[in-house]
Amino acid sequence: MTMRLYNTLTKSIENFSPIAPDGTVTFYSCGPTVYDDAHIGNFRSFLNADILRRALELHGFRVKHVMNITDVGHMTEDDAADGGGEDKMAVAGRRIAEAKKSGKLPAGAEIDPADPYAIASFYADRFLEDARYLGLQVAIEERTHPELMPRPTRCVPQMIALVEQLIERGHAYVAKDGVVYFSVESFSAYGRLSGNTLDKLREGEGGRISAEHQAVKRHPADFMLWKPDPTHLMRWPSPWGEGYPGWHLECSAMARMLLGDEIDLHSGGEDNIFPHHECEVAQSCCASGRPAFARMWFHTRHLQVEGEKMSKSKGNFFTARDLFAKGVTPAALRLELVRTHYRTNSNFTLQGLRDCQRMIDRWSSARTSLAARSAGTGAGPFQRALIEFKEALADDLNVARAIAALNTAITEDAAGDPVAELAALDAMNSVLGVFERNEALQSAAADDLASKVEALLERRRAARAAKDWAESDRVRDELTALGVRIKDGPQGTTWERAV
RNA sequence: GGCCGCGUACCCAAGUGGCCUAAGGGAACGGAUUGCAAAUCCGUGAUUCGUGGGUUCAAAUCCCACCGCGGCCUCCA
Repeated sequence: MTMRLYNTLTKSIENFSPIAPDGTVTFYSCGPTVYDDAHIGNFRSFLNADILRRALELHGFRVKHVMNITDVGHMTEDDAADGGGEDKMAVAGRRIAEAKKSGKLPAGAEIDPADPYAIASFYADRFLEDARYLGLQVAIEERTHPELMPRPTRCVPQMIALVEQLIERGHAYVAKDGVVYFSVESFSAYGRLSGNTLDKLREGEGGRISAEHQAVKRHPADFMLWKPDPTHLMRWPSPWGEGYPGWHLECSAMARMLLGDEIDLHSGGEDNIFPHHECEVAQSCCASGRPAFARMWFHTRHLQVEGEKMSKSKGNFFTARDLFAKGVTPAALRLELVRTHYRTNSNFTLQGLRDCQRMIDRWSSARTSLAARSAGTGAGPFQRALIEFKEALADDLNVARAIAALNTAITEDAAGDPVAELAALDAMNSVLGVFERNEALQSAAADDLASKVEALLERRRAARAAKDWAESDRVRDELTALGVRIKDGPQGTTWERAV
């Protein structure tokens, strides 16, 4: 079955086939910046890349997936485009220093707010932790293959080499202010990915560039490759003076270093299309002399929350950890973030999270009864569903249709060879990745709640044994007030935190 | 100003020219079950696809206009 995917570069759905004759897929994903915890919008993009990778594996490809962790301190302000503004790492440092003062620093965070490397590694570790809970395969592999999640601060020599090559080939120049810029006019395909061709770009429309820097450039759209700056928090020696690399440069250098000059797939959020990915294409193609860098570009649209743009000021801003702390299972969050087609805006809701939890619980109990079944031969509902499931994923990663196929199998009567049926269900889960992470995370607060709940449940058991229904109901109300939902079953009472 | 995407039931969401009097999930409602609930199981839901035109034998699907929402135009998933 051929995988078909939408390619931002050609604005059309194309058949996917890897460059390598052995079928190994090279896949680069733009990962997080680590000045702060990743939010659920970030994770929608990362998890969609993960679903793509797992879907390719289900279709028999071997995938070499690389995702960077950007740990260089880039700039915050409007004129950041040209290296001004404030270093984000410095902002993060201040935030940590303030948290330290007010005693709000997360447990175990003994970090020096003045050390940008310590800040970056603090947030990188937290990212990896969240990502592994959510089943981001590349983060799981990173434990044994750290090179799959490269850090720009460790790849500066490769970036310098790339800049040197671009200068040599006439695609970059050192301006009067000493900054190395990429010359967009030297690359005729500039603008092909985003549609922002040079004649259509309106200088300064985004309101983020300064006249002072524009003056020294050959073309207003020229972008920075290396900025000499002896005062920057993180800086490295280079032929152009001590300074730091441009933001687009990192991905080009690391993709080349780990995957080669031409790769099969490249993913990111929709906001990466311009300028980040456009600039990557320019750098990579001009450095390699090849017409293409990534064959296919995969972009995930943004996530909204309860119908609105997610923002801290609206109070609808969530990180993965925020939700885990509320008792949300990683499985439910994962499913909620990937169930909507990656090319439409998704609407994250708490109700949606509950819907997902219910679906996962139904699938889990279907798996339990399937595992207990012994009789039957031939194809049953799950084996049939797997065919539709794979077809749906091959159709530009139609996860919603794939989920519907699984749901249909759940409601059909059990039939078929139980071993093959179980294998089919597990194959579907190899993409959805929910069974192995369907438990709320442990924490001191959760343990405390658990002991309280157990004590109340014991009291309720005693009351029910004595047929003291008033007392039993009173205890149940108390449990509800604690945010706990109980389930009475033949095996006794179980409970979970209501989300 | 330019480029790009979206608008389907109370909510989430698939479907992009005939198999659509529109998949799947949730909520709600009815039934089974329960001390009563919750959970679970069974059943019920749009003659209609933002609005108005048009093309076609045939439109949620194509075209035009309008309304609404979102992304980018050098921080951003």
